Amino acid sequence: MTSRQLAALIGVSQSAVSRAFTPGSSISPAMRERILASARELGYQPNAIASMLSTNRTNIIGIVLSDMRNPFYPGLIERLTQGLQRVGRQSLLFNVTPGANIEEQLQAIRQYNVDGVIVVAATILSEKALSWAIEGRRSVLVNRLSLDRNITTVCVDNAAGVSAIADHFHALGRRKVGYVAGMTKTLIGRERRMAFVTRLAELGMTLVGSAAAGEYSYAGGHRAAQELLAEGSRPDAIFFANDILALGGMDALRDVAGLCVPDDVAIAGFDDIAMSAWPHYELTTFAQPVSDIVERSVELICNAPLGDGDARQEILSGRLIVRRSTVGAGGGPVDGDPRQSVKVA
Amino acid sequence: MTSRQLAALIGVSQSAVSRAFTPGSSISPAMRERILASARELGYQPNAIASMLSTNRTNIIGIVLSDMRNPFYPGLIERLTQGLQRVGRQSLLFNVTPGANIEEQLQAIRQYNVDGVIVVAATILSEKALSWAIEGRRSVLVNRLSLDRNITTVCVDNAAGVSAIADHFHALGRRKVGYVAGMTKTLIGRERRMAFVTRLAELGMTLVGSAAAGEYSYAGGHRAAQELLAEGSRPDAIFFANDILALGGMDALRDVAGLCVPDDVAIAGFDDIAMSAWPHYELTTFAQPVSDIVERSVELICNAPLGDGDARQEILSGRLIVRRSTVGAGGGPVDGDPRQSVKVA
DNA sequence: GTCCGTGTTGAATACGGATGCAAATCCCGT
DNA sequence: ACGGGATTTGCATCCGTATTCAACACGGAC
Repeated sequence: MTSRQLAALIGVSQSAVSRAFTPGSSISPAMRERILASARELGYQPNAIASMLSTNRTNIIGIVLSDMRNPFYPGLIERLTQGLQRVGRQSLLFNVTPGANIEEQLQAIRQYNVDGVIVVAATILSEKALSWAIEGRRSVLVNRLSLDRNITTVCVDNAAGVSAIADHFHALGRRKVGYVAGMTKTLIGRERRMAFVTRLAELGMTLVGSAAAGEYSYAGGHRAAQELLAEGSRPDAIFFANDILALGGMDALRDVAGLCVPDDVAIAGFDDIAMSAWPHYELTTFAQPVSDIVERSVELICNAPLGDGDARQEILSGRLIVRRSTVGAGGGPVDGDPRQSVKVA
Repeated sequence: MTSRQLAALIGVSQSAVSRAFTPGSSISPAMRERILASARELGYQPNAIASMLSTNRTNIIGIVLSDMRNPFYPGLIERLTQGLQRVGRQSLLFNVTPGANIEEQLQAIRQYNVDGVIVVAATILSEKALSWAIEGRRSVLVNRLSLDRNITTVCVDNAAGVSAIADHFHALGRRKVGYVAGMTKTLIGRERRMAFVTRLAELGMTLVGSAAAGEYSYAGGHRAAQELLAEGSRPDAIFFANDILALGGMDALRDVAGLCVPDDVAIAGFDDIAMSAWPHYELTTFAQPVSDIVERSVELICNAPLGDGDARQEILSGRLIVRRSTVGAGGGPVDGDPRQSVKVA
């Protein structure tokens, strides 16, 4: 059923039908109501494809992602798509895989004329491939930095987060700290590492060892934690670049190295994924403000101006979640509630 | 840049440009090569929207999902979208949330003219809302059953899976079995429960207790496991309707009830999510054949005939993964490799 | 009654590519 | 050189909606 057919059936023009479905268009309330009623009755719905062709707007936002196995992302994606649906947008998923030709995978972004692109692929994508793909359309990089100041980014305050962890270790009296990185090549990986090391120095603590997992995964953390110990360093606290690494690392430290957490070694992560709260882990971590991230991303992808030079870098504040992986049971500021949270500007 | 502009620039007709990009169309290799070369040079790409309008095909598959928090789904979605991309389709995500009006949320499926719909929302969606949404287009229900024999489904062999678990418990000498359901209202929930109970009876074992979590989540499993014990029953083996329930349940049994797994109680789940292999859990489970599910779903959503009465119900075979949550360390058929796997037809 | 402004309506056309059909070209045999 | 079939090309039209523009209706002011 097309708008023309419906129009013919009820004796109005096709324009009228189109206007009935277009908010703010020039049509009398009576006419609109009559048309909408008939449409409901006869099962007419505007064809979105034709509408896209006319208006050059698709109401589709491309979501580029690469790392669905890090449990932080599914939750983020879910809330992003819901946030977009809430404002009448749909989400077209682009799953970028490392092996194949990235540009070819992103070609569809351009062909499908998506209105905007939200990139949550922290890894993999080169800046070059990225800027080619999003050329000429709105874009938001989530949890990823860019050297290009013309690109809008939404990101937790990494420096504040890792500093909060360092401060927390310091407050606990730990002085010999280890660091486990994920991917050392990404900007965000470097930023976290750099900020952490800087803060350690300010506090007069030593970085007694570090390792790189190479990927953000449980297995990577498991491996890297052992490497860290094999170096000979015996840290009394280890900060993992994110939670999934920390969980793998914690299991390695306990099961393989036979250490006690947090007595022998305190452990902290970053992100606050669901599993970090599980009783076996109770991981102290720096929580990403997922709601804020989603809200700002949706807002920016829909309403940001498209001109040059007005890109924004939004830094959102997270929150330190203290759990037993650093303070143990009963030992420390934890009383009834096993979890304490500190907002960090 | 449009096909007409490109055509004008290189002195051919718009039709020629269109044909150059349409495989199998009537055009000489020389002409095609010339056009494609110029297109590459001048940066022309066909506008997919216009193409959709002409051909009435979008190459977009809608993916309806509701339960991104069960870790089984992110992996499935990821592989589904990749599988679809591999055959030139894109994935439009529809995240159905329980609260709001379902039909309204699914309206976009119809307006966007997706070529097909893959439903991986085991929960929530009523049959009625579903059949309205997918009316007239190809659809595949993944991991979800339907009473309507005209709907194509792709599903692991639930009966074989739960029977394998029951048999495994039996072989271990366990006789007092508990069952923790997820959502009891879903068809798949009922099927698993029924098949499990039936098999127990055949083996002469007793179902000493059962509980329903109400949702497929860690917290639900944690709660339901305690309810099961509070009933007064003391099972020596518990089967959880899926892995995430089992993980929550296992932690509850250990931490809250102080039981030893598997000595006091053996535990098994269903799905084989990544975390089930983690050393703290080592959960015996029935693994879903994710690759097969993806492969069959992609195949069916692309090539299945659209007529009536030729819907298929594909039942794929899974695999029992035996880990320490049932056989313990060293005690049982597990030797060097902590994991043993048994294919189940 | 006339005039003008405001608010509605319909006819016509644009959006960019696909395709049926007719015209043009090619290739080959004679 | 010519005819005939096969292949290639271009023209015209269509897909379904949005939007411009002109036409029209209505109401109030003079």
